[in-house]
Amino acid sequence: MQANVTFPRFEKLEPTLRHRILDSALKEFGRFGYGAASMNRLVKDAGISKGAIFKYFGTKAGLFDYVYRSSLEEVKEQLRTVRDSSGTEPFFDRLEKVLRAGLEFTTGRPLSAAIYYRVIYTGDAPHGNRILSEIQGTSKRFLKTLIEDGVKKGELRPDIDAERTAFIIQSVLDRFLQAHYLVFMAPAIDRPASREGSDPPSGSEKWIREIADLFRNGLENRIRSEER
Amino acid sequence: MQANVTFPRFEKLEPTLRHRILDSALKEFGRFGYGAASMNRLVKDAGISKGAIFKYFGTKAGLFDYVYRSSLEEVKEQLRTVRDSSGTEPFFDRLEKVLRAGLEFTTGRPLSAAIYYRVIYTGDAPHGNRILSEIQGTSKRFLKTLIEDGVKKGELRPDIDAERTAFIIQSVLDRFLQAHYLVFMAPAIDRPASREGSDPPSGSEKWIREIADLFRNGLENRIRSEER
DNA sequence: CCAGACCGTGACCACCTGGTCATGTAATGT
DNA sequence: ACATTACATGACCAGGTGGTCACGGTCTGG
Repeated sequence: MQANVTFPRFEKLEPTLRHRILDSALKEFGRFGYGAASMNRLVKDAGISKGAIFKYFGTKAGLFDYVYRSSLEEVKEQLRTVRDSSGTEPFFDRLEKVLRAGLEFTTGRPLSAAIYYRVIYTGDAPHGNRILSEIQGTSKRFLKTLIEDGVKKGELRPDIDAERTAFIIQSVLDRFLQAHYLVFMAPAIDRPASREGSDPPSGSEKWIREIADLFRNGLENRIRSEER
Repeated sequence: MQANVTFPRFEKLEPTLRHRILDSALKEFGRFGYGAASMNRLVKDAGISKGAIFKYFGTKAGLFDYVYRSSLEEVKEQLRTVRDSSGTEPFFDRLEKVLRAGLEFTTGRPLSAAIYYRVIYTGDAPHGNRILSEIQGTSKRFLKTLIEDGVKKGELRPDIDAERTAFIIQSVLDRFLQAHYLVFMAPAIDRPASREGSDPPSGSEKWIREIADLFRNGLENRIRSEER
């Protein structure tokens, strides 16, 4: 929980330039991860001098911190919006909305999504799994309150463990979005995603329904045996 | 699917040495990912000369290929064993067994697990998402047959989509194992996993039961409303 | 019209990277 | 005993890394 350092030099820049730099940084870190990202490539892509970026952020780690932080903030806001704009609706509708919001995020801001998933899945970052924990903690807390609301309202089984259930839903959510993002994106780099695993591209809406349905009803065939 | 290259020079080595090298490689790639891994560090850790490793594997990518392949093979075998040794049991028992087998894998072979999850979640590898697809394809096919068996036997709802359901279960499985592995392992590197998100350490058995239960029964409270 | 503050620039630094190969050493064959 | 083969070694290479800083241009205020 270190003090939330800011970078005044950078923030004073002309917005156009600022966005160009941020985009390049997102792209670089998203594509290569923290360790293998190259500051040289980055500044070339952004069209600024090498000295400049170090003046702005001091350090590769500093830049990364800023970049990752801004992505996290976007995610958080997306989630907050969904939660607050659906407070009274039934749990499974809210769940669907969360899924849809996530999809919008990955397609609307692919660069932010890229780095977000990088960090989520590797902790390849200056402060490794601290950041990772922070991210996952936020998202899990969010789902947990959704679930607890659902239990309170009597929509969900009262015997479930909110914490664990949140973890499970989170797994699916993250992975679903990652997979969607991978086939939707995956530009240039390597081949055009050779169509083997990880493919929920077509009919996202159907996917969303099916996921929500699974969480609602489970897999067991209850037609023949009401009791076991 | 390129020819499965072998490395005769390496395979001729004394088994003790061979294992030491393989372990060092797993450690290095697992900790840093392909891009940021250092051959210098690796050979120092393995206690061999730099020339030697290039004689054995030709290339960093070559070594990685070998290493990743051997991990994948371990996973596959683990899965195959479970599948074949539980052919007649009910679906949800088999699912639990898969979860348990996964846990055994991460705790028993943490180094292999590390690199396996690295690749799964980033595709940070010489041939990027080709490998990724291959890995996920294998695991998904495996779950899919499990599900189809369950449907045939009438245990599972006949209206579910095996493909998609496999994907969902796989998400949870992967993530559950990764999380478990992260807190169980996480040695030296960074701090001792600051206890925020991602924490299914205690009572793994309870976790397994809960996951299987969720997939069986879903979340909806069916006590008051049989129909909706 | 100049003085001074500001700030982007890119040559430069020490260090590290994946990879090579002449050299030394040990084992083998005869 | 010697010749030959096999192989491990680590100094060395070109190129890239994150990071620095003397320089020079541009804008400001007086």
